[in-house]
Amino acid sequence: MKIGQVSKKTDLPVQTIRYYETQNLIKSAGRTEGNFRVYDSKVIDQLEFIKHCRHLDLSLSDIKRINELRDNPNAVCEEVNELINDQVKMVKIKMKELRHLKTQLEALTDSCSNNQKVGDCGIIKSLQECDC
Amino acid sequence: MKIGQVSKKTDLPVQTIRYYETQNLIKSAGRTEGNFRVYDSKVIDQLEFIKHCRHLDLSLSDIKRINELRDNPNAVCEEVNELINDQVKMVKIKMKELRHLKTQLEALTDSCSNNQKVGDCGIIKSLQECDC
DNA sequence: TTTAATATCTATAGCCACTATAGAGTCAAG
DNA sequence: CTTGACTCTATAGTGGCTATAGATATTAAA
Repeated sequence: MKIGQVSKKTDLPVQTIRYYETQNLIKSAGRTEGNFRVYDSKVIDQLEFIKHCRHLDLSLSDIKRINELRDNPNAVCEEVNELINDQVKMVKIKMKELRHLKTQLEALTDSCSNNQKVGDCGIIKSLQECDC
Repeated sequence: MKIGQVSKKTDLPVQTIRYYETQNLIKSAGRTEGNFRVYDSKVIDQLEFIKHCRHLDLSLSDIKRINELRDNPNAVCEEVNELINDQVKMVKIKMKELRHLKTQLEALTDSCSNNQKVGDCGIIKSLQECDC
């Protein structure tokens, strides 16, 4: 199987698959005479795994670490658990930030009374004042 | 006033101030004989304005646009309002994504029953299955 | 006055996870 | 035998900084 076919099956851009190779997340089975990458079907599962992890916003280095642990089934599960918990923490922090952001932005839009002229715009006035 | 003093007053790294200059968000009033940037006090307000906007996660190009409109007080307010509304929309989308993420990640941690061994780890098993 | 410390300068590279481009080579169908 | 689709490598760009190296400038202490 060549890279284009892998791309179609996984719905990942060809470039991305090559990029994952440079990051040592996957390996091709070898090359053709013409230097084209050849893959066996195993890579589809690997890429789907990566996709799933990326969907959870795990970093490529986290994914790499999880892969290393997967290859070593006697390893202790704790590290994977910590990794996911850290991710949950990060997501919670980001959500909190966004909630704050939303509040501030909505206050801004409320301060625009459609005055038409920028010189009278409540938004710009508000941006000039500091409420941090 | 030299850049170090501006940095202290605004609590922005010197590098960042220079970076904002390369992006045409601010200008120095000129240079000393020794080629050091010189600023007048106006720049403090400008940087505080930028800080405030960045705090709202507005992009530097958005900030630049707002500045252009500010310099032209007869411009129509609508564009600023749209810009902020778009930002609110983006924030809402991101929040939605994060809520989804959080749900999935928390389901994952629940599936780790502290089995100790990676080979039995519910998290890794779950990551292998696709529930998209 | 010398010297040492501090501040500033430019230019460049790194971060992350891709994405896009250029230019060259490979391969299959008509 | 040519056309077009595919693949290859290498490189640059994205955003908003941050960090570094190496040079120059200024200030304070000895």
